[in-house]
Amino acid sequence: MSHTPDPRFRIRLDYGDGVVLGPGKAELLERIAGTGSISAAGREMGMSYKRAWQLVEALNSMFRVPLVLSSRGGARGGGAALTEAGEQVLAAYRALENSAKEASSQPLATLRALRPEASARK
Amino acid sequence: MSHTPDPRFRIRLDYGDGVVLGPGKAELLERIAGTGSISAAGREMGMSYKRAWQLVEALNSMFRVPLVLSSRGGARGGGAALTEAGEQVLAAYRALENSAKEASSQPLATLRALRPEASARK
DNA sequence: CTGCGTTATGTCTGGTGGGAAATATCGCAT
DNA sequence: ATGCGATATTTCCCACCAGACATAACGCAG
Repeated sequence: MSHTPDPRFRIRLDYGDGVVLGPGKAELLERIAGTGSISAAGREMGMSYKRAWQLVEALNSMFRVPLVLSSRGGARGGGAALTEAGEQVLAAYRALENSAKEASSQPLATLRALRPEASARK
Repeated sequence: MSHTPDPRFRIRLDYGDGVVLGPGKAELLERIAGTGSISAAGREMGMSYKRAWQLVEALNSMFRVPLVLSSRGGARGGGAALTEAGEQVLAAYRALENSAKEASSQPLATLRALRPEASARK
């Protein structure tokens, strides 16, 4: 029995100035696409609406075109959806994650041989 | 002239419980190997000795064997050096970075076509 | 046996990031 | 007209973190 189940990969693309695309924003995009709502997506991820909205704002301002379009009012109060660019960015990020993870299996095995994670009890 | 010079890759290996191996700890390991001193390495990276030491402590306790050995007193006051495991972990992380970056060039090109970074002025 | 530079560790404190909550606005349904 | 549910935005507040600072121990050089 190995105690080191699987180190999770976290890849962040860092353009300067705190402009970052990482797992959090990617998942948020995904859940917005799934729920059609910023607040619902945020709730699923256990974050406040404010934070979710701030992330969306960051996402929209870090590209030349917005990734999320939102609307107020209407039958169901409003909602949000990914633009085509949003879907493309999400897909590209996922593809990036996958190929990176695949390519890293060898060095990962080396690390695993070095026995990460002993106990880390506090 | 493209304004998007090069999104920097940041890869973190996340074992649960806040046990994380990322670019910061890797660079610290590298500089400890180079300087033979925790405080000197920390100074080079612009961090306090306390923080550098805390990172070393985290590194040492996240594997079964310590990655950094340190000694107090002596001619030059003391010092620190990487263990063999430390050098292996550092090498494995660097290899992982390299192969991941290489494998990601294609999705990265896709993203670049979507024109990241507009202005983001605050 | 004194001095020095480093490791090792604790305490205090200021800044900041994020949540909670309050408020406004929108557009359709009824 | 009125209500509803979601977006949008501000203000207040507090927990947490990181740095600054203090102190101790260490071991060799001289």
